[in-house]
Amino acid sequence: MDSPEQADRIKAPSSSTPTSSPTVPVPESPIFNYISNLSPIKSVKAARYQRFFETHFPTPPPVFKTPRVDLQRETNFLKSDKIDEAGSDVHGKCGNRANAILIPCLEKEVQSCSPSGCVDEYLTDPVEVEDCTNSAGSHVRQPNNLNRLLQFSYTVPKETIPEVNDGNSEDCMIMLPDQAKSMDLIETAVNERDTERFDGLLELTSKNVNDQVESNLLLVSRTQHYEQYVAQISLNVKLQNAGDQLNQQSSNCQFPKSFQSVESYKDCLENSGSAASEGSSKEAILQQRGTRRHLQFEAAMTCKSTEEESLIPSHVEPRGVSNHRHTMSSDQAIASWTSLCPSEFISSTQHGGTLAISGSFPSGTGLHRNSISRSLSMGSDRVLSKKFGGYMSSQEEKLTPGHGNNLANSLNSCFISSAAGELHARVDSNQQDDHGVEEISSDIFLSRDSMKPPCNYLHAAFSEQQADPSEGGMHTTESIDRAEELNQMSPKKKRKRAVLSSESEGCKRCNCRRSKCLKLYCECFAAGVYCVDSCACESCYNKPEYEDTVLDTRQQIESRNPLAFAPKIVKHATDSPANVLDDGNWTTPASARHKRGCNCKKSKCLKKYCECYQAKVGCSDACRCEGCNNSFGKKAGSMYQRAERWKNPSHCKLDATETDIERTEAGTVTQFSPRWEEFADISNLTPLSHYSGALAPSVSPSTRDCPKVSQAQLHPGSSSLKSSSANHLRWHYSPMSFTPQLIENKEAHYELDSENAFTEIRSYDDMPEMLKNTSTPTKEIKTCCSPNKKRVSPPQFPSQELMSSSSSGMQSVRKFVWQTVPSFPPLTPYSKSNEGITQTESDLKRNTSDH
DNA sequence: GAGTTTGAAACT
DNA sequence: CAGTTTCAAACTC
Repeated sequence: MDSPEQADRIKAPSSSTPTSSPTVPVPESPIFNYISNLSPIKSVKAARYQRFFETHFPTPPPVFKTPRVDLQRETNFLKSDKIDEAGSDVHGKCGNRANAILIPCLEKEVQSCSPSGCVDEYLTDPVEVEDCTNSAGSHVRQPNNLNRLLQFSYTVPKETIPEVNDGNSEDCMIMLPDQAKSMDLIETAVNERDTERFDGLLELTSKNVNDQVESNLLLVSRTQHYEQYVAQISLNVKLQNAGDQLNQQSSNCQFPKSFQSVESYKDCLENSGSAASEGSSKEAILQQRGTRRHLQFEAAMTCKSTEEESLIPSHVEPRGVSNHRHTMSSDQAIASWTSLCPSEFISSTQHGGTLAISGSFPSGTGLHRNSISRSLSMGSDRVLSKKFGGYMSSQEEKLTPGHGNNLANSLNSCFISSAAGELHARVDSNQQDDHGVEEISSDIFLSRDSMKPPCNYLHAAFSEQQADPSEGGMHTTESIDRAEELNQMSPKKKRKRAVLSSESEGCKRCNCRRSKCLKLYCECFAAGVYCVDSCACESCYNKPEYEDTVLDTRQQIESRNPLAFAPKIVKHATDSPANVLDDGNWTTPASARHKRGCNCKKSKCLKKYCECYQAKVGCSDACRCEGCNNSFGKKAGSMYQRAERWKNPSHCKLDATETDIERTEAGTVTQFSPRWEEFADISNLTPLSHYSGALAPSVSPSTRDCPKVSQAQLHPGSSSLKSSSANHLRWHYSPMSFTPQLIENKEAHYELDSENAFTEIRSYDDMPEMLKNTSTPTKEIKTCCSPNKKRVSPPQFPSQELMSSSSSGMQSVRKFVWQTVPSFPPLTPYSKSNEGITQTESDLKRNTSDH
């Protein structure tokens, strides 16, 4: 049943271009945008504005902690910008200065980045951590404040003590004049190449910042603690990096955040300034987020783009080394996306057309997946076009030039998989040829079982490409014929065909009749893809020609539920590795869970009516099913009971023996650790994206043999990325894998240690109190993941009560940070990986002996 | 292939 | 927020 509103929407696109939708008055002035952002109510217009940059990359799922943060961030930025304006020439003066510093810096990075080093270096970009946290939500402003802190430190006269208050009294950040001074001194030291002085100042400054952070920690909520903590890490890493670079006698110091931020902002202004005067600054502001990160990737991209102009020139460039390098770089970006808490996905062009991809990939939310690959394959210049945010039709997809679009396809696969909750960034030397595509394609198939929708037509596209590599994904005569044939089919025939094809290919086509494929009922729409010819839908509006309708509807739905398009199946980064069968096939990770859980009443979770069962994951506490008999894992006891188990390790072990092993329908032994479950339940932060069956091929045999191998070894960003030939990528600790909120309690620590990526944590006691408890992020998740107050919120542990913001942990914060940061980003991944392995092995031993 | 059942999504 | 309706997939016959 169509509301008039919807009818309007549906009418609109048929006669409108994406930019001329009648439903869009679009007062896109910066002021309007600013005002809109100030309002807690998200206006449609504001949302529409998002489209260009974010509509398709907005709100991340649980991983992503807090949905709908981007606007907030924009707001923050605008606010800070406002203040900046008071200081007059921040962008001019500082931008220029930073320009001189930063660009050479990038050049330097480019020069220094080896094909291997590049990837590692940028994969572990600390900025990601920061951005990650930045995206964490309206109540999490500390990182922004830190940004401002640094910016102000640099730009604001030291006599002033600017107070940045976002309106939340808890959120105020008072700048220390000392910091401004320090920054100036540091800069001087840099200019004079006075390493010693620089180091000293650096230390001082960072200490100041630490103090600042600590003092602010007293003011802010627990959630903010965590964010600050991450920001602190980010800052520290930056400072370290800055120091390192100076020590390497680089005349181009990668300065701390202030430089990057200011420069980024300036870049944004410059980039967008030529385009349109009105709204350009707004866009610049929007871009700023991405730009900052993109600075990291950009270098990597530029690394190989000395030969190429755009990121995705694979259709131009023959296969070969350069292509390979290309792939590495771009996939590296993907890898970073995979490892980030995907809250944003910004793409922009910079520096000679080099496509710089920045931001993390949101695993689907807000992004119509088809669009990305197209955007990427269109080349840099087009990325910023309106179409960037557009869906991609199946036809267009199939027509994506190239065969050499391996990369694009690779990206596709990554994205699409990601959309499904899996993110497979495969960097393999094989990828330079079609073999790479096949691998990726197979990755998709691996993930298909649990996430059918996203494979949708992508599957078909890949199949076609695989079937006829010489055509390289171009429309073959056959496929055209087939499309025509499909078009001429009666709905009934189509329906039948859809059923058959879904049966034979494992991918679904929708059969919608009344929803016009503009509701979540539609699998295609829900999966973020356009309907394809093989769909049997009627009155379908989920097509490229109705882009506006689709996007509007999508936004509408997202406004109701920001996570509506998020992957339903999530899996925590610290979950156990996927289970492996004897024959080497990988099963659904035992810890993968349905994000919101099922609500089955009659099917006992034994039929595909059950979303959990359908996704081949066990039911969790999030489920409210009755008489659950899910063969992939029954709903466990109450969270409280399991929390009790946590508190009593002996019970935990007992329980583990009872519940760890469950038999799947296929007779597969599925490891079911209560620990995993708990984590998944506590914070479904990470969509399945992180590793999954798809990474199996890149997991070393030894790893496979160790079901309880450390998470560090199996980190998605790492294993999926690294190929057998890319040892240097072995271990990648993503910020997400590091999420400290997973530490539940002291008793559990060592087991966690053995199974999760916390081997870098020296000792539990070194952790700040706030990190020992999970409630902070849990709370955050609760807020953000359940905009509808539906069952998205993970249960909270009783221990949350203990979470009173204790200042006793402050010292630990710094201690922890300083100890941990160095190992956080594997600047020397190989050695780090060795370390990780060693540690993991020892943990494994300990764990084994414990058992 | 028609009809029924089921549970998610949407609506009130 | 709970109850109801709508919807499309899953299932049955």
